[in-house]
Amino acid sequence: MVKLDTTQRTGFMQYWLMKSEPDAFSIDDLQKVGTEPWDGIRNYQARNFMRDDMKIGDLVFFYHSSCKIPGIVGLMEVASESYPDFTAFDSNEKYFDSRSNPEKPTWMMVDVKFVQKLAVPITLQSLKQNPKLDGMRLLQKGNRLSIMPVEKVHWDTIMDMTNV
DNA sequence: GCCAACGTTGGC
DNA sequence: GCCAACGTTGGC
Repeated sequence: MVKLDTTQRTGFMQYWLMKSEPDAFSIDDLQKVGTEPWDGIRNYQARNFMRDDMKIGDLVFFYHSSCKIPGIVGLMEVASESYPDFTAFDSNEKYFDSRSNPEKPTWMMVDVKFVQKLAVPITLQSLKQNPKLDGMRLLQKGNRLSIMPVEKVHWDTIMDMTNV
């Protein structure tokens, strides 16, 4: 695999991590479709990150959670401004929320675009074992946020771990 | 399947 | 506004 040099990107950008259960939506699913709305977020903190802070071009770690080997499995980028999560409006949808409506949407989302699948996933276990990642939000006890910012120093450390 | 940790709800 | 009860997340 050719290592992606994310330091070559220009302009101000932020780094993120987004979790998904691979049974529901995996890095392979994203690779197939290319771009996908990140729907179903029903947590205010996570929504606020998408609504207020994400910018097109921001880079994102794709993290597989609640599975056999949790960890970072790929890279993607933010591909849209935030817009209403329409799955909240449909009573047939799993993440229907009667409080949200098109006139006054409660829940927002962004589109994400596939960038790269890692040849070897970076497991949660290996993240925990890297002392340079002490203090990373993902690794903090009790953290359940499914969308969170990643500090540049942590991003760079993890990108270095993708060297095979 | 278990359970710790957290966010949300709703009675008061 | 407090806080107990409940539901969910997510590692193990």
